[in-house]
Amino acid sequence: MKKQNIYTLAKELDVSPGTISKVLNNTGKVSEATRTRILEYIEKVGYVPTMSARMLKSKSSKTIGVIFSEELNIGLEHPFFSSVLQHFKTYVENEGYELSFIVTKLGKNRLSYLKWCMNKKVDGVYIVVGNYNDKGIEELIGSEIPVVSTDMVLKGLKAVVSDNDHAVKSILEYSVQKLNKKKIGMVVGPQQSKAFEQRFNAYKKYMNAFNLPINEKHIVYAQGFGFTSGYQATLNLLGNEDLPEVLFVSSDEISLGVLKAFQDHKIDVPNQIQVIGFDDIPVARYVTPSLTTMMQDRKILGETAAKTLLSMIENPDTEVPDVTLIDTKLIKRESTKEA
Amino acid sequence: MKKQNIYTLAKELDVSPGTISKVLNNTGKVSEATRTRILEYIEKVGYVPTMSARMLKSKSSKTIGVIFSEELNIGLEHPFFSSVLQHFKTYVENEGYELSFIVTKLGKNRLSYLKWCMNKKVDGVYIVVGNYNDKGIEELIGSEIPVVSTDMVLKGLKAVVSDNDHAVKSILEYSVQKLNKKKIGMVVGPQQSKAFEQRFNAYKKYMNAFNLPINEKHIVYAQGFGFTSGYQATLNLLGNEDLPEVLFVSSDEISLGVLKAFQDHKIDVPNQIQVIGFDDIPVARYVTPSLTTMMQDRKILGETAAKTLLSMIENPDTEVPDVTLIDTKLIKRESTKEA
DNA sequence: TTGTATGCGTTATCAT
DNA sequence: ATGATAACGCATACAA
Repeated sequence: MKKQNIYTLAKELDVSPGTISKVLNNTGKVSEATRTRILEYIEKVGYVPTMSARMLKSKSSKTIGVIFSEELNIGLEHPFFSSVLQHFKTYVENEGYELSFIVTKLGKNRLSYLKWCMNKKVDGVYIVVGNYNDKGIEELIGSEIPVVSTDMVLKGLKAVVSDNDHAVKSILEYSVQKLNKKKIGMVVGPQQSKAFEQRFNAYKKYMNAFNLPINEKHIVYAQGFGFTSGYQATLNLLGNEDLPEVLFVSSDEISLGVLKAFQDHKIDVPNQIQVIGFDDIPVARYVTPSLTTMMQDRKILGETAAKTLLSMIENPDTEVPDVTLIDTKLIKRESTKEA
Repeated sequence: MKKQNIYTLAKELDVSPGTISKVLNNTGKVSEATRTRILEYIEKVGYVPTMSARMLKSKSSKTIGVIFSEELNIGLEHPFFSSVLQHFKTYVENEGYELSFIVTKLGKNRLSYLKWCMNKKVDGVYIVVGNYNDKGIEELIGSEIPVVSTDMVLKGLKAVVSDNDHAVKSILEYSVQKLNKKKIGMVVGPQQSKAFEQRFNAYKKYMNAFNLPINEKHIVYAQGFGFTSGYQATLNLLGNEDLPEVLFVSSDEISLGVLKAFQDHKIDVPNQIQVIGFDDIPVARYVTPSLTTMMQDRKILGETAAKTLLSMIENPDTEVPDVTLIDTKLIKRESTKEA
């Protein structure tokens, strides 16, 4: 495969390199005749412009930087976020962009997100999950670079997140109206996560709004994001003499531990206690009992984030809302039983 | 943040741009004095060389292209491969490389893997999962670019895979020696996957070697990679009057469907039939009954693939074996019961 | 409408 | 040991 660039092509086509560049970029004036002639030739010989040269010259790289904080320590293994990322990826790739994971290490150099982005000339940044203690993120969203997130909500950052408030409201309504229960407890997730915080706040808010009795003993706290934390939290719940009738758990991952703890202690779900999770990760339907849960629409989340970011990149003038709320949907399975 | 490049630095340091380049690349002769002086200044002002310019000049981009075939239609959501990728990612990032997903679309152009790689000047390619029908992959491994895979095994392609043969042997030995059962059936996965093919072959080989009776009715075929296929296959198995005593399932994902089917038909696992999976995906321990399975070491797989690829990149002369086999380990849980 | 020249930030070859 | 200079492949302002 012999090398080809606009110069070699120019020679072969007997035009100037500049003209080729113009048709490549749809810029400047060039006659329809030469345009199609060039285009056809390019197609025929399979020429593709070298990105590095392009990047060097212009400021765009057709690349989107991805921040996927690994504080959860599982990164791509996270069943919820990796799915959202997958949908984001599919969408932007279809629009001709590609993804590049932002690392704070470039070759042997260590740099901030912002530096990395400037160095790589990314067109935008997608924060799949981020850490609020991360000063690098503040610096980044203070810059000119478009940033969108499906996790953090922060001033100056465009967020696309599930409507947690409304979701929790629905869960409580369902518990009262369909399950016919009023004693609703909660397994609260780590509050450093905005989503978990919102869910907890909504729980308190609507328990009050609906005049449901809040029993502090029926509220337990998961220390982490996973199975083990759910198991532990449930153990604390089991320390009480009475159980709530319905248990709302902040996330499915935590729910897995909850279910296992109940099972190990011969507590029958849903007959002794009903459990409602949040997320609808794939496993939710495979566990026993299968888990009733509030589905977050991972596809819509990823795609909306993608659309939002691309719009910010390509039409910098159009205003986009700071927060875009995505609807959730209750998926009814075996862990609840309608009265 | 004012722009900086080797010229501005050169001016400020009162040396020539060339000298700076030399210390940056540890090349050519430069006195220890100026070297440290330059290094310190660079550190102080936080200068980082522009990758695009570097790429334009040299052929390396410190980037590894990733092929993650989405034929399974879940991409990053795949619990096994995304985990292997995660470990690969962590390793290479630590070595100063970064990952970039290979797409067959660059901007508005459509190109082959090879073209994309040459255009991006990737240093190597990692095939997480690939498709054997993909002609682009053949072209790629026929090229000069180092390629490694944790899925496909193909001539000219370095593969890092689990030792399926030995794994299946262990499963059968365990069934006979610990479970004390001889009637061992199998749920066979789609044979377009090399791994599934190897597992099936090993099953037949060692059933014979151990003089165990093969009952064709106890061998059923899953049409796909997921839950549903496992469920369906199990239905076929249930059509027979007698069940095997132990059922070896080609993968955990398929096993989930198998377990559910048994549960729906009131077949008690492990008392009526024992089930052994393959992979040890995270869910395996959360389902009921929790799944005995042959663990694939995703961390070792990812890291070994990373090491292999980096070694090919950085020391092109050293020979690496075509296939590196990784040990697996049997994880005993509730779906089997030792006699 | 088309061609020419210059710069983007490096690396590498050659002088000095 | 250090400095000057020519590529690398493209975009673009300007000239023709």
